[in-house]
Amino acid sequence: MLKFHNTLSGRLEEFRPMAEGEARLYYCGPTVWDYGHIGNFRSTIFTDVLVRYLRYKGYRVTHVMNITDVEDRIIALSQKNNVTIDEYTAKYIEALWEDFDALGCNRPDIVPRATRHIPEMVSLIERLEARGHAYRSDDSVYYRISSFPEYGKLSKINFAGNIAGASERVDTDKYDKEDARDFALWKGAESVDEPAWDTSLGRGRPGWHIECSAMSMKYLGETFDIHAGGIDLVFPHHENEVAQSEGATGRQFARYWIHYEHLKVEGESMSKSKGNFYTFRDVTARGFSPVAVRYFLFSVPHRKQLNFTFDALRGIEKTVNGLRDFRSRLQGARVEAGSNPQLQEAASRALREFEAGMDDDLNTSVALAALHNLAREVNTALDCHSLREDDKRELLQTLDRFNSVLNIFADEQAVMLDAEIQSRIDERQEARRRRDFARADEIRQELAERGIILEDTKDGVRWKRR
RNA sequence: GGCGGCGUAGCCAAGUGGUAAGGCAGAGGUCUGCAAAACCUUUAUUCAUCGGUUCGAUUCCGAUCGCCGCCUCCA
Repeated sequence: MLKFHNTLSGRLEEFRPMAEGEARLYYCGPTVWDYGHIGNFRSTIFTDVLVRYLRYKGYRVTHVMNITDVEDRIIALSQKNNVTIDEYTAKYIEALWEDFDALGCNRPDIVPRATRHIPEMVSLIERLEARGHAYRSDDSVYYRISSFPEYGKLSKINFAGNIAGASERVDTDKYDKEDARDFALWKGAESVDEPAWDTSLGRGRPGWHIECSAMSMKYLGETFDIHAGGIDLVFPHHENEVAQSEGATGRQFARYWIHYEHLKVEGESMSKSKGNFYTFRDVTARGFSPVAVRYFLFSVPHRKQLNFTFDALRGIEKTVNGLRDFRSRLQGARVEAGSNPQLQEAASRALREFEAGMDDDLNTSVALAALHNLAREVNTALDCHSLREDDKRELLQTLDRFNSVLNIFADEQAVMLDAEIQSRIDERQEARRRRDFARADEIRQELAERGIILEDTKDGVRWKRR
């Protein structure tokens, strides 16, 4: 039974989708201008794992991920560079997909962009106006928070308790608002710089929160199952989405809210000023593999802060290699016909433990422990030759099941060795038979330089790339 | 000032009212021409500190110290 911690209720809840066997999910994805840092990718990877696990459980999933491209910062930067928003964001979006693929994330089913949904936002704002949740001030439109008594139910924010200093900072808008908490739905052209859109609301551009309400409801319906995003988005972004969507429709918006905890770096909060703000590309430039980054970022349950250290990442690199070696050793094992009940049991137990962990609010730590325990048991069996044909098939299928969610085993298909390389291996074996170890080591060294690592085993020579 | 989270071995960490998962590193061993890989054994009488509740607490409560976050753009 799959359970999630729902931010809305603050409790662990069984996942019951609206439509049987179907899960509709919206992920508040990265902003384009600064998407690449590793903490951001933790959210993205966890969303990927979540979607994969839902599919593993048999749900048909619709995964919508937005790309925010109407945002003050983007607009300012594109103006500074004297290009259009699209021209400015194109290279970032391209880079985003490169990293996305490198990290083994399945691309979302739908990736709406704010710049393509201005009419949807405008009509949503008009619905809010019609229901009395919005008002105009000068040429802008604001949300009237006093008209939505449930405001604050997601973030549990207590406005009364906030200090004066905080509310002073809230109330910085130049134009008249009825209440300091009210936020902009539409910013009129007089109050913002170009670019702006000509709409029935006048010339201007949308506020920061309306895009997610408009786009999620367009693609997933007015009420949908899961809304995910980084914990920092709870307030005000997600709280405002609730107010906008439920204000306009009078219905519940998202039913389960999942928020991913942030990262610490070397025990400190990650920030540019501290100089510990790493992008995924910074990390791979230091020689770390994308799969290790993926594994590391999801290895701690999503509601826990993970302390990102390069020391730990070095360890993960070995962990991932060990797992990969284990799989290829199993794949290449020569076994006799038959089956070993102990291993059959080990395989099904591992799967049970994996699912029990994942079902519990995606406890990836528990799920990974199940995989490691299985690997140890099977390696032992491999050492003492108690593995049989049926077990091998069963175990490889089990690993595929794990991998359909975790995606940590590279798809290194049984690559045929070049005839040349194979002949080098044969030559080395011949040298070893002659006990000409100097020659044997020489050949091994040559192959190593070409990225082929040889391992001598009882059953002959095993090799792997890199 | 308000709200929330965390503090578990050298490191990354899971977890639970009933006696500490997993990974990395370390030590010893098996195997081995050497290496590599793998396996076996071993590594926290103890879960920040101090009190309290309990037959029993790392797990619940209170206090203290330390760290992180939100309340303002932010994954």
